[in-house]
Amino acid sequence: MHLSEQEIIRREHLEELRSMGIDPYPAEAFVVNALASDIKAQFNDDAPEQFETVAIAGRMMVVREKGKVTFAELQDSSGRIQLYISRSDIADGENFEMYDVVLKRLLDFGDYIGIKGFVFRTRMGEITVHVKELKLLSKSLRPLPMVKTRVNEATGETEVYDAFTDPEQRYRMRYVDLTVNPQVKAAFITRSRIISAMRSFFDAKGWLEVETPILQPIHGGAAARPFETHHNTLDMKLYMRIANELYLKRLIAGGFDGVYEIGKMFRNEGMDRTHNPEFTAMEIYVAYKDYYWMMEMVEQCLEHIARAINQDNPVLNFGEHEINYAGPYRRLSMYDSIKEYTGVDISEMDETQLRDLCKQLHIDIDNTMGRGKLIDEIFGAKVEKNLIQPTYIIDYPIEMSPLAKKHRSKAGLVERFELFVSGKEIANAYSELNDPIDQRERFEDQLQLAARGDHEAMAMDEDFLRSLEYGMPPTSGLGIGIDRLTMFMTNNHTIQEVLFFPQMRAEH
RNA sequence: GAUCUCGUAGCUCAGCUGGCUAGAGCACUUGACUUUUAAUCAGGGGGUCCUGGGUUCGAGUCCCAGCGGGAUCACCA
Repeated sequence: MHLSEQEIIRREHLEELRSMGIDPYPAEAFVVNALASDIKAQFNDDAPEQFETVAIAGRMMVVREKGKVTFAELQDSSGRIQLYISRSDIADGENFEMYDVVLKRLLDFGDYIGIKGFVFRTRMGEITVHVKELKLLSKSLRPLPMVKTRVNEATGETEVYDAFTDPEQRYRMRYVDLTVNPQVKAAFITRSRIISAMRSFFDAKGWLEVETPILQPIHGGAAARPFETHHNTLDMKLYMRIANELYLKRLIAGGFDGVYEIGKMFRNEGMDRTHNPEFTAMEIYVAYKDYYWMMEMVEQCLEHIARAINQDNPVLNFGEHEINYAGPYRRLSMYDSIKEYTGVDISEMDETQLRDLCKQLHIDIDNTMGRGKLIDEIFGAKVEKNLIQPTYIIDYPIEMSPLAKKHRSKAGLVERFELFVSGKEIANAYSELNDPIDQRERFEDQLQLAARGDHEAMAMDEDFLRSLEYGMPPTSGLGIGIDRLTMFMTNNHTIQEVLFFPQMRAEH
């Protein structure tokens, strides 16, 4: 094992501490009674006795030695607070070893320490803990990146020096990234609060959070290539789920009014800034509802989430845009949206006319594409990127949506919407197809597509059809990509920034 | 999977048309300093220049291959 000079020095410090009788990894708990951020927020110069005996713990991140007194910064889960340590305060009588040897030489930047002391304000105005006791809680054997910040007095902005920025290292060693980059940590905290706000919104409606199989004998509910695996006892091929839609609908058929699941989906496909092989989806199904009802529910839910993470303000920044999550959102049919951005009315066009239009618009197509796919290509090329504020695109061609109910009044379309924000899809919903005979025909159409070589076509799921034959109430269902939603709501532009551990190649 | 691009100290980076012992700041280390805050001051140490070949008197630098990252594209309703 190759060690750098600094790693060797830290291991020597560790041994020296042991030889002094100081356990670098003590077992007993260190009882904490305050957080750095709370002390800073609540300290009152007129009532300093409130923080007469604080006990805090965290990493020692910056050390400024100044003779017989040392200033350090302690970083706990909430942030940083300055420590003031004087030689005589932590001495054992006339024995100054704790200061001269342990603090000045053997403790390193990044070590976990616990301290007890009282809070005061230095003459430079910084709220600081005056240390009376100091204990090593865990030794750090590798030097963290030394990220320094300074407030520019002219602009008032915080400037960062020697930032830890290399994406490869940040993603491979997320623990380091989280330790030294507070803005990274903040995004993950927001992610957790987004999910929590969504869950509490659904729970308040009385809908039930459920879990359905990740290992599935038939991969259904979406069009994507699955990961395959094998169960030894059953000697059976299984797939990691690409979607959970068909299982959740079985539960609606079983009599629940509303069920939802937040969980990982797995798709064996390419990776880029908006795709990771495993990602988190929320799917919800509510009985006796249609897609119009669902649009209102989504507006309320997203506004609730945005307010929950942004001081009750539904307007969030994303790049150069301010996105307003307060409803109602604009509703635009697929055909009208294409008319709006191309000037062409395609509602009466057949496949041949659509092909001509694609050529005219310089959109790449191939011969396998049917009418629905051609419309989707036009939409993707000409419309999608313009949908900045939350916008519902509604009423899709039937060929693209084998699980959605036929439109109640528009032939050839289904009752489906997708929600777009900042030019990207973040939600997809239907009035669910509950007619088992229609559903069987749709599956059969998919089988024909598969026979023609479409590897994205859905497989026949006889057990799902059986559940519809027993009867499923009219239902509306919705899926939301949690990772993408988090990207938009935390102003991050790659999925890697909202996944703790994005997929990467093996390191060696 | 394709194309472009990057890989130098713990971190952030410089290193010219190939040419002295590969550099800087921070970090580390030794010393000074009892209210500092990118602390300061004086000294010192630290390198698989991603890996493997090749060209050359000489390669961090040029060429080839590989590994890893990023970007764009393809794929992903």
